[in-house]
Amino acid sequence: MKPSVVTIEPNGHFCDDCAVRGAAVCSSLDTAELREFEHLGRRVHFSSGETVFSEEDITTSFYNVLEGVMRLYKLLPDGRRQIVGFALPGDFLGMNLSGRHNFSADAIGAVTVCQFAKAPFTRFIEDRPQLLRRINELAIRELSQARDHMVLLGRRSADEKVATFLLGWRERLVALKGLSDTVPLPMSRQDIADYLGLTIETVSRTFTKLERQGVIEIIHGGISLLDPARVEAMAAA
Amino acid sequence: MKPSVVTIEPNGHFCDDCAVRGAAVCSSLDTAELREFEHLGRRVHFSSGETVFSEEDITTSFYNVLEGVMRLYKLLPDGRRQIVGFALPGDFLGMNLSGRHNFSADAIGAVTVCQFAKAPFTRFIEDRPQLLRRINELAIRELSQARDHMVLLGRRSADEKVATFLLGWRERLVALKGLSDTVPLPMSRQDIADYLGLTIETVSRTFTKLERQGVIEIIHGGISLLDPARVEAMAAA
DNA sequence: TCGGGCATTTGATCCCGATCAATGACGCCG
DNA sequence: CGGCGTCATTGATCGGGATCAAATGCCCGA
Repeated sequence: MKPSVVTIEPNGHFCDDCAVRGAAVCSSLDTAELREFEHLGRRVHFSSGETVFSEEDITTSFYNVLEGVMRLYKLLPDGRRQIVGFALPGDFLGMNLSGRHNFSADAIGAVTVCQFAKAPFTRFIEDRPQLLRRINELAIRELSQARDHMVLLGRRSADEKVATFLLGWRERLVALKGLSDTVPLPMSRQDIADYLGLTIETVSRTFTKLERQGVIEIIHGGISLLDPARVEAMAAA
Repeated sequence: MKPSVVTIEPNGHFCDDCAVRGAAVCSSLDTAELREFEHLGRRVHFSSGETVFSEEDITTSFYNVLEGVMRLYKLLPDGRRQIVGFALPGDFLGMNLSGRHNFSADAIGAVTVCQFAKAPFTRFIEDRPQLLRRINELAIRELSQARDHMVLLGRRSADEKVATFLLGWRERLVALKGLSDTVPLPMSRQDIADYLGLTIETVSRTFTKLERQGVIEIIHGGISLLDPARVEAMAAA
């Protein structure tokens, strides 16, 4: 899908009522710094399917996800796609060494980000080791997740992949919005397949199988976890 | 294999003649800082097959690889193994948020590392944003590599995996020791398989196939790249 | 020089997940 | 309300890579 209208809100003291304040990069800043920081970022809205940035694009901005879900992916020349992660509120995107993005990012449903122009942001970091430390923490956390995902992609069966995905996704939502056995899945089956290194058919079949076994229920826009323990057993191998 | 003897050299001004000085974390330090930094690290030798640290171990040290090759891997409860990377001189290991290592690291052949106790190292970083910035750069570089590897694990065929591995490994050795069409492979076929998400038989067969096609020659302890262009074509898909 | 142990190669067969193909279920817009 | 486009499900078949099995090569120590 092609990018369409991008809405940019007028800039204000919006950090105060920011939903991710405390979880995101900005959690490392004190009130005075935050006042200054605020002027660097602007809220930008993307609607479903819009591309926020593409792999190989020159990096002109960094992004802090405020609302919604994004798919982060890489394409092979022949069109095969690997989703390297889903971004949720609090995630910070765009860091790289090459000066170009090393993956693409699309909105899944409506998304709001806090966008920072690269140069002023980089300058701002210069003399804020706290912020740098926070960014480093986020990078290290992502690295750990990336390694876990490598294990999943390289060494787990289709059943294990799907079960692990459901639990991991739920875990992230729990951290964000609290516990619930209803797990919304805003991404398509194709997205899930491309995330797990499977085909859409295999994902669909595995969901159906889990439902027939009575461990999940497939509902509109997500699933209901009927028997979390059994899903965990499936994931553990 | 079990850890055996670990040799620790007496501490001296060894940074001066350190092979990785300039490439590693320490490249961010000036001469005065380096003098101080030097006292934090000690050279430690490991022999082939020894484990430097294990997943879930409490992190007590960080490591800077000076010489040799290490395999970094994660195990599933049932013994399946995914190698998440090979570490070469200049690589910095041990950063994590949980206080525990999130993968294991073994020596492949003789290895020398520069070992830093966690607490003093962390303290040293506190007021050296340069060093922190350098560590952050390394983390971001690794993250990018990790994402590339996800694409390989999730979306590439066995042939593509092997070809991509050979080229990538050669690339790293070129950066380290200069260009050569002879590519040493110190790791076992099993290691390669566990890195690529394949079995040892598939790796072996693919090597033989490449040799029969005349694009590589299998030599003792490595391969010779007879037709790099053709390997690249295979890797690109 | 011989033999035991390990890594690697090679061969035969199997099976999980891919592929090909069709149907079903929505949501949207006329 | 009906038709169409997209996404998901389900079924049938195929095939790449796994698994099982055996042979070969090679290092090293007696």
